[in-house]
Amino acid sequence: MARKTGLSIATISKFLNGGHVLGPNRSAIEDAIQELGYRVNEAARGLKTNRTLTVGVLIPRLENIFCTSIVAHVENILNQSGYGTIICDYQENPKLEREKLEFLVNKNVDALLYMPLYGEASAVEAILKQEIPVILLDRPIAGLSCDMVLVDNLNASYRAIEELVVRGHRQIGVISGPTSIFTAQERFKGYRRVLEDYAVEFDESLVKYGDYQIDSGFRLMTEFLHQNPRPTAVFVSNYEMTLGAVMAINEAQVKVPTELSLIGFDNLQMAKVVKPTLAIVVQPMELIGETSATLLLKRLRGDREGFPAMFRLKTEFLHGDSITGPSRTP
Amino acid sequence: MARKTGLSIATISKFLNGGHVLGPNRSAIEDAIQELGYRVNEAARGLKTNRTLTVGVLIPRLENIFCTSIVAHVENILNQSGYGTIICDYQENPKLEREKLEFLVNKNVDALLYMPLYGEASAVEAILKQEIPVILLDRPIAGLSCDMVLVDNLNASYRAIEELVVRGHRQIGVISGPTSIFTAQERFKGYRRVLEDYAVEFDESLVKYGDYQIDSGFRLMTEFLHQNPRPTAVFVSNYEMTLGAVMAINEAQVKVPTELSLIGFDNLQMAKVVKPTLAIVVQPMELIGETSATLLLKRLRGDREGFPAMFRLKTEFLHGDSITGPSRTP
DNA sequence: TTGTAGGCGTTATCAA
DNA sequence: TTGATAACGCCTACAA
Repeated sequence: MARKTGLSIATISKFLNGGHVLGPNRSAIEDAIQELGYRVNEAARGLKTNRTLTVGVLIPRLENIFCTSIVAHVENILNQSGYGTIICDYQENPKLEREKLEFLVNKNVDALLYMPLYGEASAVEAILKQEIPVILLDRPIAGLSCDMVLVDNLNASYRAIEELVVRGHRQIGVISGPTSIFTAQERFKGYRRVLEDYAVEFDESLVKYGDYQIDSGFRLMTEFLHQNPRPTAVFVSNYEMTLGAVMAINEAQVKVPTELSLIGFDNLQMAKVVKPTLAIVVQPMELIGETSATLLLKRLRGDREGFPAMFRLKTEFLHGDSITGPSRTP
Repeated sequence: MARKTGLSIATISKFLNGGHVLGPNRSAIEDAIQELGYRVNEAARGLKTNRTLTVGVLIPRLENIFCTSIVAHVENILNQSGYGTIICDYQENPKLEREKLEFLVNKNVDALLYMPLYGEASAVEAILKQEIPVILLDRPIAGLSCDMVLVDNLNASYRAIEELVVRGHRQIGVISGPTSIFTAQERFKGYRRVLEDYAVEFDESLVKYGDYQIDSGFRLMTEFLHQNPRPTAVFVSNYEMTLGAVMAINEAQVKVPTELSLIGFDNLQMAKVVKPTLAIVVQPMELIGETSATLLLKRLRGDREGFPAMFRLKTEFLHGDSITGPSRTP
C-alpha cells in the first residue's frame, strides 16, 4: 500500500481517518485501495486504540422472540451511532453462559448488554472493573450493583389478574414460568398480591409451573381444562405458553370467554389475530431496546451519571374479547 | 505480568500455549494470572496469528425462528470444535446486508455462514479471494460459485400439493412468499409443476403472495375464505404465514378438513398441538445446521475437496388430520 | 501536508 | 527450558 502510492504509512493512516491530504495523493490512495482491495485491520486498530466500536449482546436463547425482538431494536440504535453488535446466546445453559460472557469480553467489546439467567455477580464485577460498561436486560443479578433495564412484571400480572377479580372471578388459574427465572417470580408475586388485596383465598391447585415453552402451555392448559372444579379464568405468563394454551383450548373446544376467560402475554400480532381477540399483557420490547441502547451509549461516552441506573418499564394491558365474568358460581 | 514473575514474556507465552515450563515457574505464572486477572488479548493474538477461532454468521432477521433455529444448531457444533460465533442480522435490509457482511469480515472471522437475500456475487467473491471460506445458507446467489447448503424447496411443495391433487382437489390455493426470495420462487415452482404433471388447469386467482409474516398469512387466508368459488384446499408456504392462516380459519369458523383442506409449513411443535393436527412440510433445520457446520469445519481445516459443494436437503411431509378429499365438486 | 519512529500485546525464531 | 528480538498492522506524537 505504501509502496504502491509512494507515500508513507502515516499519510495513508491520516487519510483513512479523515485527515487532509493533497488532491493527487488523495486519489492515488483511493486508487490503491481499489486495486489492492485494501481494508483496515480492525484487530490492529483495536489493539492500538483499545476501542472496537463493538458492543456484545448476550441472551439466553436465540429462538426466543422476546429476546431477539429487543436485540433488533438495540441494534437499530447502536448502528446509527456507528457501533456494531456481536450477538451470542447461551441456550439457557449455565456453563455456556459463563463461557460466552468470557468470549465477548475477549473480543474486546466496548460494552456489554446482558440478559442473565444463572449469572454470577462476581463474573460481571470483574468485567465492570475493566471499565467495560455492562447493562443488565430484563433480569437483575443478586448482589450485583449494575445498570439495568427491567420490566415491572409484578404490576404487569397484578393488572391482569385484577381485571379478572373485578369481573367476579375467584378461581383464577395461572400458568407460571420456572421459579428459577426472576421474571416468573415477579409475575407470580403479582398474582399473589391481587388475591391478598381482594381477600381471595389462595388455592395451590390453581398454580401450574411451565418452562416458558409452547409444549408446557399446551399441557398445563389441558390439565386445567380437565380439572374439577375447573378455573373460571386462566392467566398465562409468557408468549410461547400462551400459544400452547390457545391451542389446547381449541382442541378441547372450550368456548372463550363464556366457558373460560383467558389472558395471555406478549405478541400483539397474535392477540389481534386469534379469535376471540385475546386480552394480553404486552411488554414494551421496543422501549426496552431503546432505553438500554441509549443508556449504553451514554456510558460509552464515559458519562457515569446515575450509576447504577435502574429502569422499570411499564407493560400495557390490552383488552380483548377473551374475558368476561365467570359463568358459574364457584 | 513479566515483571511480576521475573520471567520473560516469551516463556509466559509458551506456557499460555501449552508449552513446557519448569514446575516453580509454572505455578508462579498461574499465581500471577490469578492476581492480575490476566487474560490474553485476542486482538493482539489475532493480529499475529491471523486466526480468531471465530466464525461469522449473517442472517436476514433475528426474529425469524427458521434462521435462529439453524444458527442454534450450528453454534452447538462449532463450539465443540473450539470455535466461537458472531451472529449478525441485517433485518432484510439490502444496505445493512452489505454493511454487516463487511463488519464480519473486518472482525477477522475465520469463516462465514451467510443466508443471503439481496446478496451480490462480487461482494462474496472478494471475501473468498481473501481465503475466508463462505458457506451460503438456504439460498444461492446468482452467478456465484460457492459452497452452499440448500433445501429442496421445489419438491417440498410438490410433495404437499401432490398430496392434495391425489385426493381429488383441483382448486388448490397457495399462499406464496415474496417473489424476490429464492425459496418462495422454488416452492411456487413446485406448485406449478404438480398442476402440469397432473394436467390441472392453473388459475391465477388461486395464488396469493404474502411477505412471510403472520399478518399476511391471516389476511390472505381470509381472502381465500371469502372468495367465490372458494379453493377446496390451501397450501401455506412458511411458518409465520401458516400461523396467521390457522387463526383466520378459526376466526371464520371454517371446519378443517371438511370445508377446507390445509397444509402448512415448518414447526412441528405447533402442528402437533393445533386441532385438527396439521399436515405440514417440515424443513430439516437441525440437519441444515449440522451439514453447514461440518462443511465449514472441513474448509477451516484447509480441505477444499469438492468445492463448490452443494447440499440439497430433503424436507419431510408430515401427515395430519387437516387434509381430506374435496367436499364439493368444483 | 508529509514522514519518522515508537509502541499496542502476541507469537515465532534463534541463541543461550 | 528460557530469553532477546523481530514482526503483525495500525495510530500518534513529533519533526521536517
